This record gives sequence, structure tokens and C-alpha cells, in this order.
Amino acid sequence: MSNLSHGMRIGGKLSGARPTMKDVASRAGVALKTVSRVVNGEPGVTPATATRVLDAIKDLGFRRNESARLLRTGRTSALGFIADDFSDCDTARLCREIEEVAIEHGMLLFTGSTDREPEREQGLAMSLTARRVDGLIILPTPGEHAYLAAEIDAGTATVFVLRPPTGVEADTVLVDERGGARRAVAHLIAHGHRRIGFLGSDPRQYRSRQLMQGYAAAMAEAGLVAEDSWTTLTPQRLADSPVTAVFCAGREHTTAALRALAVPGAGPGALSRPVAIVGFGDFDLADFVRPGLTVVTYDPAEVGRKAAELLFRRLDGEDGLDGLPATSRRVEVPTRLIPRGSGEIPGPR
Amino acid sequence: MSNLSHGMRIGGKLSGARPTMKDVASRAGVALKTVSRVVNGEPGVTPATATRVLDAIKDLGFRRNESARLLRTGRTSALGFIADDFSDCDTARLCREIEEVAIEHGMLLFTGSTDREPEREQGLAMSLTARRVDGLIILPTPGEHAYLAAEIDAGTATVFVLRPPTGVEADTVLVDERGGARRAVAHLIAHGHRRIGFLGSDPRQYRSRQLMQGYAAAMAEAGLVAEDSWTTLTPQRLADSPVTAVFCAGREHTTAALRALAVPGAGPGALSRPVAIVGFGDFDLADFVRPGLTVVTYDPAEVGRKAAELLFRRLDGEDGLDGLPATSRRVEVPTRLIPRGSGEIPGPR
DNA sequence: TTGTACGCGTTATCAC
DNA sequence: GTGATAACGCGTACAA
Repeated sequence: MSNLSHGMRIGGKLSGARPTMKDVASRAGVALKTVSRVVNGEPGVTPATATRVLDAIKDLGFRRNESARLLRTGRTSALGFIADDFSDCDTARLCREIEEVAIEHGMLLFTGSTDREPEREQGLAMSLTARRVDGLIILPTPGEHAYLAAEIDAGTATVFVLRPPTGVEADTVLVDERGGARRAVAHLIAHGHRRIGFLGSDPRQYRSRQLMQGYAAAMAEAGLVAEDSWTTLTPQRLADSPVTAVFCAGREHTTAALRALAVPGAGPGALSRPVAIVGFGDFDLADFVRPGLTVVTYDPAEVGRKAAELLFRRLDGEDGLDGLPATSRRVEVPTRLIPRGSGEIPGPR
Repeated sequence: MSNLSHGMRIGGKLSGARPTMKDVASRAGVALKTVSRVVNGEPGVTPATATRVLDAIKDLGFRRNESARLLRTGRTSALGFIADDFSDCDTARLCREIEEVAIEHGMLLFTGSTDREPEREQGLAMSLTARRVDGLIILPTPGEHAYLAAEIDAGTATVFVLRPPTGVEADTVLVDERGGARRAVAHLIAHGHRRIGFLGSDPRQYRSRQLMQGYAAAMAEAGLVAEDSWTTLTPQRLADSPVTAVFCAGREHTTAALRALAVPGAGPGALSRPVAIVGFGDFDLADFVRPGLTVVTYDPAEVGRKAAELLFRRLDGEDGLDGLPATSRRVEVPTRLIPRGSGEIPGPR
């Protein structure tokens, strides 16, 4: 029974029900397959019948049900992107770029936020693979990712970004945070700083660990020994610490440092102590911020594009034979140091 | 023929092929429907057989194909969100909130960027409705939206955000940009400004028009007459214009104004002319920017939540009887003025 | 050139 | 309790 028996007719058109190929076929007085041919632009249809079909399609307002088609063909032409939080501007930029590549390949993009909760990540990943997305790009939570092995094995192309996964082998796009921190701290040292702090140390977070390693490397290369109190800094202790410069492991730490050092009521630019601030992650108006803010950044779009390209390389059958995937690739995206005068010991000018 | 005949066995497990309910059924020695019952937690299955089925599911690594299920049930449990550009931080925040509500309702979210191109919007919207998404949230491009009427009529719950659509009636969530601009300009007037400019006037853009109306209202209320040159300001002309304050219609204009007025090489804080700057849209470190930056903002999350709630209200059958939808609602979200000392005529302190 | 029969993986309707 | 069988909307052999 056609669904055209449902829905109500309003002015000859239908409301509340979608016509199917069957409906189009019966209206045009042809077989299902003929409609299919016309819709898919396949050859072997008389212009006359094609016109009849086209008219029926127009009359009925028929639009092919892509879900049904994709069930049949076995592909969904959809990708999933799972990340901590899409309201983070880097993540948003990354997402945008993935989407761009996806569109180029005729694919749509699902998105989901984990809030860094492994359970949420797993829930999202499972929901997406249950829909048989063709590919998955994941900014992994700190948790375990062995649960994805079966899906990858079953054919879901999977790429991790920004953090390496745990318990599973897969293509990964990382950022050279270590190198960035190393150069940033070396920059501070070159400008005369010796007592350099690290704000935002958190061994549980991958990026923080990488940055800390870069910090440690730069200090060691200069023959400097970091005291414990410098590397376990908090915004509260910053004002009373002996450091003359501080490396901040993220935007939230950079702003916290600025606020901690700001003199209440004195207006922007006035610091209670002359501490040079270098942070990971740039800000929109950073060049108008006082004191000067040197930053280390990377290009999220580059990460997104690289990840999407790795994904499509898998999808386009570059993997090995018979489900034995090619060995997983690991790409690293560079960081950039943007000096903004915080190299020197700052002070009111 | 079951697909288990394909794929290669590795250690008793399968690779490259996904087991179906049929496979589970034959392995557990039960009928298809019984598996379905177990998977869906339906009653009427002996604990013994249930266990057999569950074991088979585990052995095979079976995971229900959601696409197939949704084809059968007629719903996709998916929403679509179409916007200008997801790398915009407001859009990203909005998206996050929509996603949050979607997850609460057990739905997944498709996202797509239009870059303000009507063709891209239409392409995305059509792709999404072709997949029969249950709902669509759209930040409309300047183009025509009559093409969506058929989809809305066919049952796709649709909500527009931030800009009203053209050529179609639907639920819409807007921002009180007009009121925001009005209060901001009144604020400047209250602080003694008389020659107030408007930067970023663009009659083609909805927001710009709204802001301009608010600007005009505030000026009129104070008995001030804006000269043409004040309202057709460009960053280049700003430094040589007679205005003592300028209202910027967006972040890009605010930054442009700052850069236009900055004295090269003089460091942040120094302006070539003492112009008070008020802008639409806040910045992360705005309170550390010199000169002070007063802004008008709104909460993107509020827009997202309201939009999603309107959507689900439709979906949960709050519409009228038999496809006659309830009259479309129009919600307005407030704006907020954050004064940061740019009310007074600024100058080097 | 056009049509028939079947399958994709699931749910729904009925029997048994 | 359990199981054939028919849908859902579409693609694809293969026949006519």
C-alpha cells in the first residue's frame, strides 16, 4: 500500500507524507526501476517517458530517501567528528576544516562533544558506528580506546587528532607542542630570564605533559634547574613566586595569570609584579593586550585537513588487502612562536 | 545468504564484515524476531534463550544497524544544524548547546557551513532532508527560503536562528540587536559624546540593519542628527573623521577600528585620536585591551537552547492536528551592555 | 527500452 | 514464548 493513501491533500498537493518512488512510478504509469533510472540519470530511458516521470516527481514533490539508498549501497556518506567541546575555538576551526574536506567528497558530518568524559566519547562513537558512518575523527578523551578496535577492524576508517589514543593503533595527527614550548622557553632565556615558571602543569593531560617536556628540555639545554615551586605554580601563588617569566599551558591559564597579576582598579596594563607571560594558544586581540603576550600556536585547520585526508586515503582503498589495514600513520603539525614583547622583563612604560 | 560467508576469520573473530541479526539468529539457533526482541528488551523471551542470544551477540560482536532500524521506524533520530561558519565562536557555542539538547533527546547532530552562500545552504538543507533528519536548525543566508516550505510541510521540524528567513513561515529565535545598539549608543551619549559614528553599516546584512536601527533610535531620542559621513564610516576614514565615538557592528569591525586608530610602533594603548569604541561581540581578553572596550553581547547558548526547545516541542507533537502546524513562534533573546570605560572620552592616561 | 524479483537490516503483524 | 512473513524505500541482476 502506498503511503499516498495517508496525509491530507491541500490544493492538490500533499501534506504530512512523503512520496516514494513507488508513488512516482504509479503516477507516471511506469515501473519502479524506470523511476530509479531517471532519478539516477542512468541511460536507457526514452525522453518521452523520462518527461512523464519528471513531471510525476515534480507534481508529487518527490525527493529520494537517501537513508534507504545508503542502506542498500552499504555506505552512509557520513563522517563523525568527536571532540571535547565544540565551543572551543580551536576545535571549531578544526571541525570546519574537516567539514570542508567532507563536503568536497560528498559527505556529511556528524558532530559530538565529550566534555572529556570517556563514557560520553564511547557513547557517541558507538552511536555513530551503529549508524555505520564511513569514517570517524576523534579527539580522544583520557580513557581507554580499545573498544574501537572492533569497529576499525570492521571497516570504519578512524583517525585520532591532537591526542594519541590508548589501547588501539590508528592514524593520528598530533601537534608539536613539545617543540613549541621548547622554543618559547628558549626565547625567554635568550631575553635574560632565568627563573621561569610553568603554569597549568597537569600530568593527566597530554598537552600539558608535552609542553612540560618542552619546557624541561629548554631549561636543561640552558643549564638551568627548575625548582619544584616554579613548575607547580598556581595563579594564586604567581604574584608571590620568584619567577620573572611564566609559560602558560593553555588559554585558560594565560588569562588566569593575567588576572592574578593585574592590579585591581589600576586598569589594564598595570601588573603587581613584572612577570613576562608566554602562553599556548593565541587570542583575537592579543596584540592589543597589555602587558604584551607572546604565544605559541598551531593551525587547527591544518590538523583538520591532514586528518580528513588521512581518513579519505583509507576510504579510497589505500589500505592493504582483505581488511589488513596499512600500518597506521602518525603526522605532526608544527607550532609557531609569536613574540609580542613579553620576552623582555616587562614593566609600566 | 548471510554475510558471514564473507570476511576473513582471525582467531575465531571476523574481520571486514559486520554481523547482522540474521547471523546472530542462526548462531543462537533462534528466529530473527527473537533476536530483535532481546535487542530491544521486549518481553516474552525465556531467560534461557535470551542468554543464548546474548552470547551469540557477544561472540559475533553484533551491533544493531541503526540506519536499517530507522528506515523501518521512519525516524532518523538526527538533527541538522546549518550555519554560516562553525569556526565562528558564537556559532560554535550555539552549536554546542543545540547538540546538548539533542543528546538529551537521544538524537545526533549533523552540521554544515554555508559561508553565507544561499546555494550552499540549499545544498546542505536538501542533503539533510533527503536523509530525513527529524529536525533542522538554520542560520539562514540572505537568500530565499521558500524551497524549504515543502520540507516543513512534509514534517521536518524547522527552526531559524539569528536571522529571520525569507519566503517561509517558521519558528525563529532572534537576538535583540536593535535594543542592544540603542542602549550602547545611549550610554555613549550619556557620557557626553555627540558625534557618534557607526562602523560596518551594510544594508544587506540583517544584524547590521538591526544595529543601525538601534543606533538611529538612540540618536533620535537624544535629539541628535547623524551626518551621513558618520554612518558610512570605514576603518580608513575613521582616523580623519570628526566622531568622538564609534559603534562597531561586529568583532571584525571592532578590531579594524582598533587597528586603524593604533599608532604604529607606539605599542598597544596609544591611539592616534581619542575615539571611544563600542562593539557588538565580546572578546576573550577584552578587559585587558587598551583602550577600554565596551561591548554589547548576547548568549549564543541561550539562542541554541531556545531553538532546540522549539524544535522538540514541534517534534513532540505539539503541532496542530493532521499536519496543520501550530502558528510559528518568534522568540527574542536579550542583549547585554558591558561597559569598560570607553564611555568617557579616552586618552593616554 | 522497460519491467520483475530480490536483497539491504531492521521492525511489525500475525499466526503457532 | 516463539517464529514465518511482510513491510520500510531503494538499488541491482537479469529477463522480457
